Amino acid sequence: MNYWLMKSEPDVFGIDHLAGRPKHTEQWDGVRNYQARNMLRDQMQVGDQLFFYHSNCKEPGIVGIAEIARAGYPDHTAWDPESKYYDPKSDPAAPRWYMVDVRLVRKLRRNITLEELKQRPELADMPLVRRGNRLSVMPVSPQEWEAILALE
DNA sequence: GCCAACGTTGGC
DNA sequence: GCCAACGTTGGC
Repeated sequence: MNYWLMKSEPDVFGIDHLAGRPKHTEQWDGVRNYQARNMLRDQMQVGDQLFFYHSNCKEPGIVGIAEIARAGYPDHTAWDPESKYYDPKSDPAAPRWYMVDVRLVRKLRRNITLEELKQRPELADMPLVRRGNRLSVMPVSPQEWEAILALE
């Protein structure tokens, strides 16, 4: 089993949106970055755990735990001209973008803020806390996972 | 709202 | 294949 961190903007799709979905499950669509795509497509497996992170908001941080409910499959929003994620260069015969389904496991008791995460020496290697890193999906090591959970 | 950092695009 | 221009991300 793998561990991940996935970013989402709470104004667009936050932890409470996920909690309100049927079966607490939603498609994680709209990823349009190749490095992140490769992880969605090739590495994520059903049952993998992930931290749900709120980005681009007043208090960025980890707010919940979710799991992969369906492994990578083509992101059909790339072929929908009405979608804001439409990518005319994505060919249905050779899908360029992928998504997974994510199911909420639980909300954390509190927001573990980016500021706190930055202060932990054992988390210094996470792309999340490194300046300028914009990956919206990233792997988390078992050690990092435990260290973060211990902060809750 | 600002802007640094970074990824992508496209002319050459 | 280089690299400048441009668009996006995301913390602050």
